[in-house]
Amino acid sequence: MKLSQRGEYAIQALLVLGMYHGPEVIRIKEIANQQNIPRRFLEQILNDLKSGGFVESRRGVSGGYRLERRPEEISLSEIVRHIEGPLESSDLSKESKKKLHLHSDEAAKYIINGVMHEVQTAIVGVLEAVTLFDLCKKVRKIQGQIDDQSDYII
Amino acid sequence: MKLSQRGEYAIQALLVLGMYHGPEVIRIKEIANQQNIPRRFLEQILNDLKSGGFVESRRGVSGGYRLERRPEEISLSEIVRHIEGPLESSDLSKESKKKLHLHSDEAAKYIINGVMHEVQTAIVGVLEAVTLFDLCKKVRKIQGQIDDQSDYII
DNA sequence: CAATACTTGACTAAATTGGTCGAGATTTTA
DNA sequence: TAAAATCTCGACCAATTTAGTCAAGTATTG
Repeated sequence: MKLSQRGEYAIQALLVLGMYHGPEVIRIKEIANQQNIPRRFLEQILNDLKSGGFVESRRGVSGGYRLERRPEEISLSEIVRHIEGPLESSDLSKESKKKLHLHSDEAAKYIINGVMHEVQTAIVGVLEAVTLFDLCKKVRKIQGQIDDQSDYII
Repeated sequence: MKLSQRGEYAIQALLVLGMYHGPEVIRIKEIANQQNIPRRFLEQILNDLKSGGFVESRRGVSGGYRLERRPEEISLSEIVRHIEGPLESSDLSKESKKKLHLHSDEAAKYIINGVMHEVQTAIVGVLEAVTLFDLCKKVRKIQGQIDDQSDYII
């Protein structure tokens, strides 16, 4: 599975909002600059994230965006699901039609679907377990390392 | 992760060849009919599978395709990798550049990449463990059920 | 040599992806 | 209250990918 550019940008943006999470709002321009994301494209994405209930916005001169929920309550699976579409497609084996009257192409599709469903479950398993907060922690950690170095250099 | 149509057709075709695996060859037309795959498109796919070393072909009047390797030696991960492209993208954390000199957008990308790499590992884990032979077994099983029923009906 | 089947490569229509843009609505502040 | 900054909404667009189609050719068999 590969993340689309859109998906990666979305997570990057949320990561920024997560890092500076608080009552204050952050301008789209800052996010775009810091993460090197095309501004106009980011507008679209943040709008999408807003309609998904991930961020809220304030208009006007001192406007911007902030997280609508706390970073530890936002899992990657939710983000990816919202931005890239459903992570799991229908599981035929659970669709009551239960293995009856299958032509051989249907049988093949049915079996393949079963495996792909296992794959999807595995994907969700990983993404479900990671929150935005976890990502923020990791970023702080590697940025902390850089700070330690600068201390030495100075 | 969703399989492309091309990918699903490829597995369906290999599944047919797996079911009838032997020294004999199967005509493209039969596979296309049985699995309801556009004939011309299937030609393309089988050609691709041939160049990937999954199937071999015989030309001429009694020509067709057969598996080049035994069904139990072909894992789904190989098939999907060949037909849909690489399952795992480069893992930045192993690219020696080791967390040094990261701008904040690079830091974010780096962290996201790490999680996505976990996801990819999970995907490969599932696909690696399933062989074409496993799929054939499952198809036989559900087709066996149908046969049992016909016995009752007759 | 005629019929059948794979081979190769070019072609195409439709969907998806990765953006861009203009005009408007809101809010702050001078 | 008007200017300036910022989000909002929907249309638009180019490049790529996906899902096929097609024609002309090569090989094999009866």
